[in-house]
Amino acid sequence: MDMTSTIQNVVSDAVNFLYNHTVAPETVQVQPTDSDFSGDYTVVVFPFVKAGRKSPDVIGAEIGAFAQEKLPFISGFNVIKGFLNLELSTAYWQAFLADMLTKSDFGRLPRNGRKVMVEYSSPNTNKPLHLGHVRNCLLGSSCSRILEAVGYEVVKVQVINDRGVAICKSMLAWQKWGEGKTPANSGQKGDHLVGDFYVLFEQKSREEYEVWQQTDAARAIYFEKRKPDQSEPAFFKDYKNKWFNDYSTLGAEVRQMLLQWEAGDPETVALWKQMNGWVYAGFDQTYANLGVAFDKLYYESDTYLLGKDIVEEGLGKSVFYRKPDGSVWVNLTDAGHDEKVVLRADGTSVYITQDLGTARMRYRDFGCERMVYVVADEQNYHFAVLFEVLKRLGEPYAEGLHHLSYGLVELPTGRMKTREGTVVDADDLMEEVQRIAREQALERTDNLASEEDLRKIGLGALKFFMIKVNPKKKMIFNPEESVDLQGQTGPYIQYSYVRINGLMQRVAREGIDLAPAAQYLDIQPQEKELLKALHQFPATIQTAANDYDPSHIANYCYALAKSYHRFWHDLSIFQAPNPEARAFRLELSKGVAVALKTGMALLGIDMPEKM
RNA sequence: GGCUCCGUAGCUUAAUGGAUAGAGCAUCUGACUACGGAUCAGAAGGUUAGAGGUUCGAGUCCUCUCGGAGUCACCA
Repeated sequence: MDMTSTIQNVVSDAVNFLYNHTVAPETVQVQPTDSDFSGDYTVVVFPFVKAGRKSPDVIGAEIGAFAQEKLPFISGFNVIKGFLNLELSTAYWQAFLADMLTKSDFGRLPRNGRKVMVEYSSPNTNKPLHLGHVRNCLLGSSCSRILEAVGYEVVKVQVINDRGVAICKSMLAWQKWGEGKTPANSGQKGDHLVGDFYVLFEQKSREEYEVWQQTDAARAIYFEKRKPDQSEPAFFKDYKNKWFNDYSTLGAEVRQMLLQWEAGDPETVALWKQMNGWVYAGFDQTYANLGVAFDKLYYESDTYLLGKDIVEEGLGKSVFYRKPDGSVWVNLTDAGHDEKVVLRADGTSVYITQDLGTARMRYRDFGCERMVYVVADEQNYHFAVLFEVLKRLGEPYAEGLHHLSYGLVELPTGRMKTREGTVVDADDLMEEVQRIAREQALERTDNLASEEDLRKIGLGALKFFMIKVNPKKKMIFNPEESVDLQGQTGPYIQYSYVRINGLMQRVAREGIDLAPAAQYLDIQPQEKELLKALHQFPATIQTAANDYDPSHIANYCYALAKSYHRFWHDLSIFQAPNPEARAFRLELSKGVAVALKTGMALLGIDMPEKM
């Protein structure tokens, strides 16, 4: 049993015994003692004041005495303003450190036999991955690792949006102006190549629109349909979609191509496969570089027709209803939402139909009782509706659905826009942070890092920067700050690990005996701080898993590294006053290294050997 | 306009309803001829947007106001 539960139980017993009052153990508030006070764990005694009918200080003292008598490892306590601070014995801390060092998987829980699916990344195949995908991937893969660490079997999936108008635009542009260009004959990464044709299409389309705006037909439409006082540019800006659908030659060609694709036209399908193939090869490279992976891919081209059977079923269960025109709806007004269409009058699917079908398909594929969707907060409403509908349909996994909603990544100049060329490309970004890490390393006279270590440092800076903030916060991405290597950063944490790595090499070189560590009695405040932090590691992982929030682990790692740097500065290790102290400090350092490496690995950040 | 989310130091941020709101950046001042200075110590910087309320206790919960964002498609 963990320390918090142990203390909760004894306090519950104490209140029952001393004041004849029943308190459920899990409601007892126990927290690590704030570093400004002496003690290791703190119990809040205010809730027992009424039952004890004495002052908080007296009650605290009575519960403290009871706990000290029942639990041999409590060596003392103090009560300050209604807070009972319990102190654990040196023997307890010694045993804790020795025990954690025997476990290579310290902090991780045993398998719980349960399955969870995590969906993340979910790119479109018409352009390369960008900064937004990077945040999504880091959150998704990190959450997967965290859930795995607390015992789940995790199935990582991505939905590939490989069909529709967007990819047809790239295909058409390539067909018209591509001149046979391929990744092989141009040396360009496939996803970038396809993305360039998408941009080219948009450019050609814009040109066509500008020419059209000068025609008599266009001017007639403007004068007929403009709102009062609406300028011509403003009108045509709003009119763009309508124009593309009704008048554009390129628009007609794209729609024709989409129809051919849907009809299974061999030539169109072959081109689609070829260009998507280029994109997948590019994505694989980016994912590998970023350190993320998937167990299963769902292609939208396979799933976009799913969900119609569920609509039929929902009609039978009266969850849905049919309007006179034949379209099918769900009324969620009693849940605070609107009415939503789930099937068009012509019987074709909409976005949510597909998601209903995909959810059930995934459950059949893997039987996960929980499913996590890592999707930006623009889609909060969509997922609220989706989950509500699945609940009403009585799907067995409906209670285990979670939308891991995160804030969009914006630049200091505002939202990224493809059209304005302000999109930060994922590949460029990763290359840039590594370049800066290398540059900074070369400025140091004692540069010891290998190429591989420099890669870890650069990516460590980027990943930590993105994952240290609460996912739901909108993020302003400042490229300069993202590659900071000092302060609250990935490299700061890596540096503490590298320091320990250096110590261990010397231990091995000089054959230093660590056995006397167990005889060390005079634990210093800086050492206690580290022990207390290590003690909290398992609970921190659990909290991160409960909240689907990797930033808890990032903050933990930073705090632990900070404590370690202070310890390093304040206390000599090899010049320790005696062999017991030296051995203990080395063992403690080993423990810190284990927690840091495990914690950072949960964030997808590797530790360099030297830097 | 309806619904949802957000507002903490100049900037970026932390804080299961608990103690004196904790860090980093930037600014200023310092640090051992000792294990690696990508480090450490210190100074300064806060009416937690504002006003009420609940509570022994509120940055956190409730109500209102102000400011910002997202969303309200038979798009995905």
